[in-house]
Amino acid sequence: MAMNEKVKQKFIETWGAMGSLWGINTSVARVHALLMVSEKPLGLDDISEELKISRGNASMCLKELRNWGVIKKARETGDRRDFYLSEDDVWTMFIRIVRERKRRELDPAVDSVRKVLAESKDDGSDPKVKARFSQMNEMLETMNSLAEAFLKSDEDAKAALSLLSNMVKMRD
Amino acid sequence: MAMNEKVKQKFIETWGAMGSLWGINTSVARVHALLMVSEKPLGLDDISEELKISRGNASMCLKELRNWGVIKKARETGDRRDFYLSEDDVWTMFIRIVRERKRRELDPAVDSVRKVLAESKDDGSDPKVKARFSQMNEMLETMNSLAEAFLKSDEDAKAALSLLSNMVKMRD
DNA sequence: CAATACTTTCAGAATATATTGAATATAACG
DNA sequence: CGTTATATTCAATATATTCTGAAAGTATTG
Repeated sequence: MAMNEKVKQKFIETWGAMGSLWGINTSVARVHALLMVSEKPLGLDDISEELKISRGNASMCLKELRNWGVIKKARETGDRRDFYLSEDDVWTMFIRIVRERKRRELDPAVDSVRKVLAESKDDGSDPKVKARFSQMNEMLETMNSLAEAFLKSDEDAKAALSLLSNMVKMRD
Repeated sequence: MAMNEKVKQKFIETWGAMGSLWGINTSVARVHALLMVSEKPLGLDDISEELKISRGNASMCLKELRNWGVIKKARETGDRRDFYLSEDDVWTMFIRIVRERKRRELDPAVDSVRKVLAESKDDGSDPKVKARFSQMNEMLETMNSLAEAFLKSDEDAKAALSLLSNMVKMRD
């Protein structure tokens, strides 16, 4: 019991710290971790109590996790409360997180550089600056195509990852 | 002239915003952008003036960029000041940024999960929690191997990226 | 459709991160 | 080796992010 709690706690804090390194709010990551190791679906109060965060904060974290697509709502008959479950497959989870990060981090950058490049096309501005923009654009477009191909579906992504992983293992 | 300045400014602010999305300090990214489009090496004062940031801050930003390995120091004879130049190849730059992010974001996570997993090996704690830890560990180790294989050298990484990129282009 | 049981929102407070600039360190020069 | 020119550090301050909790919103029940 005590041991269970200790390792569970460690899992939650480890995942929280990882989230923080990855630009994900620590509370969001802790809520996610709690749901990942929970035997049964948890409600807002369970989460708020267990992690010692306000109900308001817990609600925001759940909203965020729903946006990431890594948790599921599960209502029980005769109960008005919402309960939440974590997506079960770690790889699916990983891919969804990468997909959401692409949407937040790469897409706006691609858009922004595309736009400035188009605007400055024939305006006689410094060739070095234009060349830089053009290189940036090419790089971002390449990364974008790669990411889109890889992330097309959860299944494709899992297959690609497994293939790459085996290629790497093989070489050793 | 005015046009040059405008597009240059836009490049700097675009790169700054991208950096911010990617968890890189905005000032660091702006200094990097300025060096990328500069015709000649720039000193601390040039940077501080042009970007309207303090000399102290500029110094910290340059230190950070040196850590990322994306700028070079270039001293001129008869001048005590340090001047800086940006790495010229966008792909090399990209790969170095990814390498540094791996070091900061993935490596500590891998370490941390490895450690807790080893500690809880035979302690009779909740199997579901242990299973989660084990899955996390497997995923992180896989990503780590992939990243290490990919990032081994700038050249290998560029080759792999080019290969992948062509594979994706081919399919369309 | 009013009462109830919950969830969400959001202004203000708490916390964390980034920036400044004066003090300190370092290195080149004569 | 002292002087000078420059770079770096870091305590104080400014800014941005996260969290709280009470108020507003939404669904379900009888």
